[in-house]
Amino acid sequence: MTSTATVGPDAGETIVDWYETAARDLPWRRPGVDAWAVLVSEVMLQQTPVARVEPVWREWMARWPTPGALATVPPADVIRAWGKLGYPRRALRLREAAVAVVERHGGVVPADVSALEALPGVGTYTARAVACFGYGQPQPVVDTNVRRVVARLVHGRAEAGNARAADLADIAALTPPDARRATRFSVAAMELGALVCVAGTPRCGACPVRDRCAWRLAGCPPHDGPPRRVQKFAGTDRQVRGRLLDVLREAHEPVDAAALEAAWEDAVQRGRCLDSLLADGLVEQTDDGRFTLPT
DNA sequence: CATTCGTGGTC
DNA sequence: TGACCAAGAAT
Repeated sequence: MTSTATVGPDAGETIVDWYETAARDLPWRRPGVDAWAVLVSEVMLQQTPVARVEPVWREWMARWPTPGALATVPPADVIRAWGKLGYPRRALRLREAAVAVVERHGGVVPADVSALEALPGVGTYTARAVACFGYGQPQPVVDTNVRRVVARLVHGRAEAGNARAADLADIAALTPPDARRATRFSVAAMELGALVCVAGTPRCGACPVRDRCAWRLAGCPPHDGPPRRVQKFAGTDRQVRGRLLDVLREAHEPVDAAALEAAWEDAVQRGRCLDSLLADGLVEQTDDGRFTLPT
């Protein structure tokens, strides 16, 4: 027997070395950036490209440099400052997380993964990202980029499936044993997926572990499973909600129902979406029946 | 476990 | 032009 080319921690070491030379200089990765700043960046980055997050993150950190600063701000200010990043419930939850940090943790973002996961808007990924990037803990961090890297490098598949509990074990098997390197590896694996092992056409020529990649060794087989269907947007409630909120972000005093009619023709869908925005706490109704961002 | 939740850039 | 996609969480 010659060798069973099982991909292991040596691949992780190689990816860390690659990261040291290839990493982007992102503002939330700079030295001195605290866990609060990391938390804000991570929530903004949920399903949102880096280029769009950068300017908004800078503005937020200047305005609200601590959880305590954000916790006292009315939701309307937070929703407006969120701008058009999308999924504005994230803005609301981030503010609620700030309140929780003040109430439960004395204004200091907790370093414990369980305590982080208990914060509004913070799930498995974000909790570990804050513990790892914000506090330097050697936590496994699995996002969509990492799942794609593991799918190809380890499992020889073109695409990652849905997130599973086993993802954490998969990435742990690649992680360098040294704690400092393990911490670096968590960012490095994400960066590899973001820059090289991308969803579209991967740049295998630039990949530091291309000679060990199970997918390449198998001849880059195409994705076999059912094609994951892309989300529609035009005509959906998401678009309508976006339109309605857009009107309210621009208006600096409550608007009447007539002003919202311009946002979307279909009265049934418009009404349903307005109700859902009210239910989400993204919109508030005044005593005289007009609508506004929550004060 | 599948859906829902924004927005805009890219190929 | 339009499908595809971008550091997920909540339900």
